[in-house]
Amino acid sequence: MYRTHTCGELRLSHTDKNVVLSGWISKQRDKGFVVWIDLRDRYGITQLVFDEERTSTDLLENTRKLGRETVIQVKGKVIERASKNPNLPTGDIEVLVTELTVLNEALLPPFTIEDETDGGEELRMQYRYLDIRRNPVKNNLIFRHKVTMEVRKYLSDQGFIEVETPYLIKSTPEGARDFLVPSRMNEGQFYALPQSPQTFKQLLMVGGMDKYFQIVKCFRDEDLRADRQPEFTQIDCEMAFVEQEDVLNAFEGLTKHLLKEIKGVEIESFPRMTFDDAMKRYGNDKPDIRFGMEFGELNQVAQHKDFNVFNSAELVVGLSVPGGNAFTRKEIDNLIDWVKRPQVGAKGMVYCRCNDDGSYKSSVDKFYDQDDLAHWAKVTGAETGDLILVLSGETNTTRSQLSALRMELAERLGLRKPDEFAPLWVVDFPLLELDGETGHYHAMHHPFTSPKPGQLELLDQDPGAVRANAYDLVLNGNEIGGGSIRIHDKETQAIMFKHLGFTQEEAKAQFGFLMDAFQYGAPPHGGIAFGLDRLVAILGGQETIRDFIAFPKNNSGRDVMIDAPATIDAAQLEELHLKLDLE
RNA sequence: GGUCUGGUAGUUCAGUUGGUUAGAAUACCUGCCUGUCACGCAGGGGGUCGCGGGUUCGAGUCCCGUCCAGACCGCCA
Repeated sequence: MYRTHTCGELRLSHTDKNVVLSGWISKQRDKGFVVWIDLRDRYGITQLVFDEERTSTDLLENTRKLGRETVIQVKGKVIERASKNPNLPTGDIEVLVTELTVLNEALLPPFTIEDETDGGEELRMQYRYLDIRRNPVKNNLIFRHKVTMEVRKYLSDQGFIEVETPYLIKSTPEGARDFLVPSRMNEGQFYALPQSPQTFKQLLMVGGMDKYFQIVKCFRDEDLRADRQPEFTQIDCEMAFVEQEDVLNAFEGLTKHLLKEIKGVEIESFPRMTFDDAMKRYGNDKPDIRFGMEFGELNQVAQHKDFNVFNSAELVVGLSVPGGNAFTRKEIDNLIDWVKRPQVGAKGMVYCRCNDDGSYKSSVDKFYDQDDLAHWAKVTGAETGDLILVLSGETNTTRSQLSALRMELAERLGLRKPDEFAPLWVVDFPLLELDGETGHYHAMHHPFTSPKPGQLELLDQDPGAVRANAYDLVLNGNEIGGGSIRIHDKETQAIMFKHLGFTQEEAKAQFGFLMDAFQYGAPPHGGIAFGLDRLVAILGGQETIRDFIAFPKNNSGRDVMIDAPATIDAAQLEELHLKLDLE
């Protein structure tokens, strides 16, 4: 038997018990007459003691030589400590060791296995198995497990059935790039890994499965971010015989359950906002509503006053920074430089201080008097002591620039509190989105999303104006879920494909199986998918998902631990009938 | 594909205007230490300054190229 107890278990009540413990040497403190070892496992740390009086000389001397991270097993007796450590759950006791076995020696790890490690990101990824021994990563993985279990429990209790769908499927041109897998048995043909189980869950609805969910890996061959990995996990859900309202209620229920069980946060009901409203008020379809700084549109009050920059702009829009009048000139200039960076791309920024005496001081005093500026303050909700920042230009561009500024300011002002949770439904998304490069419309959500009732006719006249039965769940400024009511009849689906630029033949070749299925009694249905990695990270108070994934990829999509992707040998290529044509 | 930041001891970093033998902390090794728990004390070893080229009497430092890492933009139905 390797152990009778774990390293996090023993208390004063175990005093005088003979125990066997196994674990890693976390730290050794050699005081000469006495040696202590912190023995660590998943459950905690227990102090082992060896001393000149009570330990044999051989054992004491051999123990001194053991290095960090050696795996050992010890037998001994639980004793009360002479000096206790209140910072440790096991701090009242220690184990007086009588027998020690080295189970496996260990090389010196390249970084310290501590909460505040000295290891950098790259090194930690390369030795991820050592990183996982550290509390922050270990606890994140346990946290993820808890969230996952709660999801399964809740959805199962609500009558959802978890069904697995295939990973080797067919490539589709719409949406993200596919990861491709060559087929050995079908020369020259490829599987694709699913970007989501979308069509399969719809077919499960046709199959009468009614309420489906799956915690499932999805794959997208696109560039990575702190919150984006090429393989990621979705909580994928679909329901039949539902309207949008039913789906929102069902998954508001799930989210509330998680917030309550995991974070102890109770939220009565989630606010809802239309896409148009979100863009107008926050310049963003996933606004963080933990803080204010809503946009105020200033066209009415700032145009036609001889300031040509504003007069020629499609949109003049500002926001009020709470307490921003305390910013120095240098800090404001720094913000102006920030919005002028290529990533944001503003040409300039106008500011207006709201002084304590009720007066205003702007960077455009030449064009605007105190009354004008008072109007600005009213529209942006600025009060004494605030700072109004104003951008102008083409509507969508300017909104997204001001939105970036709003998030940056909130970050700098500490308004994005990780222990505060503000969920929000964003609804009534546009059905189609104009692609700036090709000039074609493509589906904003996906091509199976249904338009709002009665708007099908609009598709011909003004495609961009058509709204969809599509919705996102936003949590603290992050999109954590998105879904829609789907099209469930062949005719509507055919019209959609036509508007997305598919010929009939292409539509049949790509999605014939789905349209065929719709002819055999497809029920009305809709669903949603949550990004589990993001959800877990945000519940854990972070926005980087990497440390909630056991073995993540780096920025370039590489696994630096196993060194993947890698080349394959010629025989494998030949078997797959593939030839490389490298530069 | 692009923008920005970084790459110096095992590790995390400092390194001024280009100027003697490249430093600190930590980790590691040796010795000491009668209750440590970030133990303490004394001593020691440890460097292809990412790589290649250039400027210069002289380059960790300046210039060009390149590789790697991270954040972001594009992209992510």
